Amino acid sequence: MKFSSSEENYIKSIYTLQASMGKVNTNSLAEHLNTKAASVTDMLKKLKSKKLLEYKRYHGFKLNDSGIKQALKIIRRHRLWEFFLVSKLGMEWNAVHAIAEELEHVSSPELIKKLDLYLEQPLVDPHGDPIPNEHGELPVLNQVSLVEYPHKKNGIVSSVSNQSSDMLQMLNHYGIGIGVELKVLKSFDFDGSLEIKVSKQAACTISGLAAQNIFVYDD
Amino acid sequence: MKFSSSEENYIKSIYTLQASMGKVNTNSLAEHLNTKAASVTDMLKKLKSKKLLEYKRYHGFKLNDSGIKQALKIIRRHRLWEFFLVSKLGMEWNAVHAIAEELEHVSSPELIKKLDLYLEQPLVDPHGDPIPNEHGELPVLNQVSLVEYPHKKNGIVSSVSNQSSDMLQMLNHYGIGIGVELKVLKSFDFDGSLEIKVSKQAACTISGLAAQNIFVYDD
DNA sequence: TTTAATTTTTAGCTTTGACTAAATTAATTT
DNA sequence: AAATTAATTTAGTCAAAGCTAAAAATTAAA
Repeated sequence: MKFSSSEENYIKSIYTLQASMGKVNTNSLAEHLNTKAASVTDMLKKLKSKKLLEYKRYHGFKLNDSGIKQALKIIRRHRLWEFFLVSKLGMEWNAVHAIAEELEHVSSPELIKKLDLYLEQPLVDPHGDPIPNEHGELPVLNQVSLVEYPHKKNGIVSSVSNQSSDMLQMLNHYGIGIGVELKVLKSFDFDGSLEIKVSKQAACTISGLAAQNIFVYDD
Repeated sequence: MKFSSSEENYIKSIYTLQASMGKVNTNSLAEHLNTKAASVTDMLKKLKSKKLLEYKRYHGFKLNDSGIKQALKIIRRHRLWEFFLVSKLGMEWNAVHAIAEELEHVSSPELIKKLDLYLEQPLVDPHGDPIPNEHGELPVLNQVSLVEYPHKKNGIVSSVSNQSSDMLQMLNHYGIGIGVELKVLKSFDFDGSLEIKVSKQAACTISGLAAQNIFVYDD
């Protein structure tokens, strides 16, 4: 079944919200999509009629299996394009989201299959988010926020949850990026800041806020 | 100025038609776009109000300089994507048009600039059609149909005007593709067929119809 | 040059997706 | 338990882009 760009954006947003909140409500979806609650209600009816949604009026909603499958397809397209834009075209990872937002709606299965092979079947996008495979399965990443990571243990940066350009700038300054090895040397309870060692560089200190947004997995 | 996908499709079609016919009329544009004359009239009004079109009702129309500039931007995007799909993803050149038709509407100047550099600034797309540069200038290709090409002179295949899969299949069989060297050995006035030699292969014969669709330039 | 045929435009209707304002249902307080 | 507040839905509009059918303008033919 084919979906309009608008429908796809709703599906994607619902997926994201229900991943963290279980069930989704009208207002939060409206906010997430930068639209109004009334518009959301309209679209919910349509998605329900297309059998993507469990929805009883006034009582929240969530994607059913079919909806989730579709969401993962869209997310797969989005993240593959992000990977392409960064790894092949050399764009900054904070600039690619908006463009991938458009590219993700180009729905040719053949295109996506070939793109995936061309990129050598990446598991994560440039922000470290997992890329669903062609069967809609997400690779399991056992990543932990730097804040919770044991001291003196080598970890690999797997993702960064804040994608602002301010964050990017700071990470660049510290030499931190997806795939980079680092370890925590010390933590300061006073303000949550951490002393860390990034690959072979001299030790440095990052704020608690920064640490919360950096995720690593075991080396 | 930003344009909708629909507006862009109209602009592109008008450009194509006016390139061969000077002025365009409502019915031929409707046919070209697979739509109805009434819809065309509506869009013409809109494009006129956006100052892309010279249009007096009942008397045909054509793009003005501003419209032509916009058309070339869209064509540039389309052909760069076609080049990408064939040269990087390894798709067949008869399959890429439909996909490029969607990709061409993703309008990020940064994306197109980077894509162009990544592809090493190609001059022609996989069908041999010239790619406008970033200033909207078309590279001049002095290509001639094989039918008119002098005998015994080495030529390089520059484009193929029929993009059907039947044509592709036949060309593959003869080892003919964009960039391939060949020469005409003999022509038969009876049916217009040509005996040709493709690179270092043994001589073979192609029909007049095939020859009309193959374009070459001097080696 | 009047009539006939063709082309183009207008008028009015449809769908998609969004919006505002009003009404309804649910949740919270008192 | 009634009243207030908050969330959600309905009703009615709007713009984009398409369509059909009818009207108008142009072109061709008699």
